Amino acid sequence: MPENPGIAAALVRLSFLVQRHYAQICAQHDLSPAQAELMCVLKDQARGLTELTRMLGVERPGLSGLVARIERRGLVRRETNPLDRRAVTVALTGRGKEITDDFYAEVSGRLRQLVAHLPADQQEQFTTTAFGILLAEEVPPIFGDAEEPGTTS
Amino acid sequence: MPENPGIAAALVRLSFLVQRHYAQICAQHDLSPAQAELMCVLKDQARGLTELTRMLGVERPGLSGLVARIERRGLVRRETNPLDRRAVTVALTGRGKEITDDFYAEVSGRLRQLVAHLPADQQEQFTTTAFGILLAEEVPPIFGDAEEPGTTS
DNA sequence: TATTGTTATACTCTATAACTATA
DNA sequence: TATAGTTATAGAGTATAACAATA
Repeated sequence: MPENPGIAAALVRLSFLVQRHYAQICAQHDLSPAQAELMCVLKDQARGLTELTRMLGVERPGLSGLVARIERRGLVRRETNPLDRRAVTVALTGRGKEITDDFYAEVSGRLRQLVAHLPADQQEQFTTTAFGILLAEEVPPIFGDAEEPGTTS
Repeated sequence: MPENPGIAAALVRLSFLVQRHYAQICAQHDLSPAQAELMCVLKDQARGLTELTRMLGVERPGLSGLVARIERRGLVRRETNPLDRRAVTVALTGRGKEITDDFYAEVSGRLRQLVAHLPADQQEQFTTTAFGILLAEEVPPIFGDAEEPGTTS
């Protein structure tokens, strides 16, 4: 029987655990999880609003408000496209970039600590399996490079 | 070097992926993620409010409102303890139990589908690693049995 | 007309502070 | 006094519906 009864509980609990750490680091940086997610998506490139609704999985009005709130804090900037004056692009400001880099590094460090007690080969196997799931689901690069895990270089 | 650069991104993205599926199934059952989480915790036993704040990681006032909203919908019931008249216990009603069982089964099924394309031994290895992380972090049984994964019976 | 965004509205979630009741 | 909960308040997140501007 290919059914694995424990894997669902493992996935759910692990996701809540990661979200809890994520949220805690957000709070330390005075960011909400949604704000942090947006900023991590913008970390390496500016994005259009429509593109962001797809990547973040939120509706337009929600994104509109989300951007407005961090724009008000000077962490993000709206840019208009002269070619299509309806379109809006969002980019991090200098200060937004700093905060995002800090946040990103801290989350990465915390999660690596989380698995630090596991043998290296088990970590690698786990990462490979996780990316196997993510690739099949076409999960957007919400966090980390768009590149693949194999790039351990 | 024991550093695994991809594992943090894997954990974050995977957690968002699971949360997305979880939230979608919540919506199908007309539940918010927080409500569903509470109900899954109550699935097999009633719990005290203080205990629930620890398990769910929320403050008392938040839990108070959360319970009030699903109580109003008849899915949950408050019970008082005659021995300590300050204490309150929360339990699922019959209808709450039905909905929770449905929800639980659907989430389990969906997540098993998510990994169905992976070979069985890779699924098992993944589950083992995940529980290794969860045990080390003492994550409460938010979803699934309090028992261990080895119980594949 | 179709698309891009924003505004209006309503509800849930969640934190802090202040309060009530019981121990 | 200390503990268990609730109420008050405020802000964030997010959905739907209605609107404005541009294509």
